[in-house]
Amino acid sequence: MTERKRRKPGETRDKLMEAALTLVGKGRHFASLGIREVTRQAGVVPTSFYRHFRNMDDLGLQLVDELGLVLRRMMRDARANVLQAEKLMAESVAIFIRHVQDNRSFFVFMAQGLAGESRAVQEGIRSELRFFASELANDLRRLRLVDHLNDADLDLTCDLVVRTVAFSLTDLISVSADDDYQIDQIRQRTTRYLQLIFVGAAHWQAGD
Amino acid sequence: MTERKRRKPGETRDKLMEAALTLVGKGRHFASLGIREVTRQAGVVPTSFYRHFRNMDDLGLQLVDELGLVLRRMMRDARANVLQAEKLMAESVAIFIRHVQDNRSFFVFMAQGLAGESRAVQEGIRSELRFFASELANDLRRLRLVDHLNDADLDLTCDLVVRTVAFSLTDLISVSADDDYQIDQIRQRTTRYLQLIFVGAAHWQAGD
DNA sequence: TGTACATCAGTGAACGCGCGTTCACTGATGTAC
DNA sequence: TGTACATCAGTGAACGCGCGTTCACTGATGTAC
Repeated sequence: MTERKRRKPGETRDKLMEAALTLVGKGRHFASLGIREVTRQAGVVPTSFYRHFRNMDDLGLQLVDELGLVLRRMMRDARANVLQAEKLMAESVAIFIRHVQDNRSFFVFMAQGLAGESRAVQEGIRSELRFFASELANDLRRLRLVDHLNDADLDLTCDLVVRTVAFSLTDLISVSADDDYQIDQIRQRTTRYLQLIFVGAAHWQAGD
Repeated sequence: MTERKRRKPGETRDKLMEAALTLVGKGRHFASLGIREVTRQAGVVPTSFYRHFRNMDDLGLQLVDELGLVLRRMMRDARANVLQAEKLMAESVAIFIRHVQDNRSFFVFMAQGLAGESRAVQEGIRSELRFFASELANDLRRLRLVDHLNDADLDLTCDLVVRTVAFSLTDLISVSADDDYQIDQIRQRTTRYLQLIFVGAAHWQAGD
């Protein structure tokens, strides 16, 4: 009846990572999760954990890798769908929020990890954000919307944009996942933050 | 020899809160702290904990209250020492960073709590940040540096400033407390973010 | 193609330990009269 | 001012439980010849 042993390779590993994310999505903090708790959620015997991870930090690190994929998917989505330059910010923020809703646990994990217990996870997430900011800078350079900015100032601007969007995760976390009104408020407000930043960038004098 | 029992009122309570902060300062996440661990660090018997707190969440909430005092002290310090309008941002950021260095654990706790496990702590910290932003708006109104902004846009700007400064906590956390070079880099970069935001505010057109 | 063997990913039992919490206690401080 | 009593904040022993981790095991899959 209960078929066990060797289904697809990596299946249990995925189940464990999903289980951790599920618990995070339910409001738990990653730092407080235990091995037995995660295996219980995954429907797997505690010993199985060690077949795939050395400890919870290790699992966290592998979650960061998957987080990278989620972010890249989001970037691709934005590149494909942000068509009009004058709506660039509003559309980008809308896409961001849609991806957060579709991958809520991942983004909660990311928000937690920025000030989390594991240095390695912390650094991994920071590195993902840096990468994201540098890709954004490349896109903006390509679109030639900010030609008067030198590279350093463009990087500065993009860093600030990414930070601002990342911080709005804490707003999204604090409201219910299906509270459309509140989420729309956050969307509008985040868009305005970005507009304010780009007005600043448009009038920025190098070497201030 | 070992004097116990009733020193000053609230002494053990303070020791417990300090102990929790100490552990947070050592790299632990608040969500993963246990009651026995905190009492051990405080040099107190586990049962004592319940004389002052119902559970760790309760302790966290009381830490948020103290955090509020720390932030108000910082605000007072900034008001007393930011003398020249044109250096307003650089000086404010410098004061912020000094206070973070003097109360590192508190600010780490704050950064953790924004995406922490306890909803109540999360909301408490968000409320402190909102208060801080509104006070900043009052100051700027008083200084008449941003007269062309209506109230809503000034609030928006101040929120963004507070968020930007708060996010730089994650940078400060990630470097060693005595790495003066890196801390100075963060200080300069944060100052530039704020300058960029205020250039934006200076050229902001209401109703964009 | 078949056979022998190694590897891999699952299992269940067991370990010792630290956890949160309860309890009855003690003695110092505060309060009423 | 003195006395009786209540309250408060500390103590140590004890509880049952869930934790992380080790171990020997099993059987399916992959690999060499």
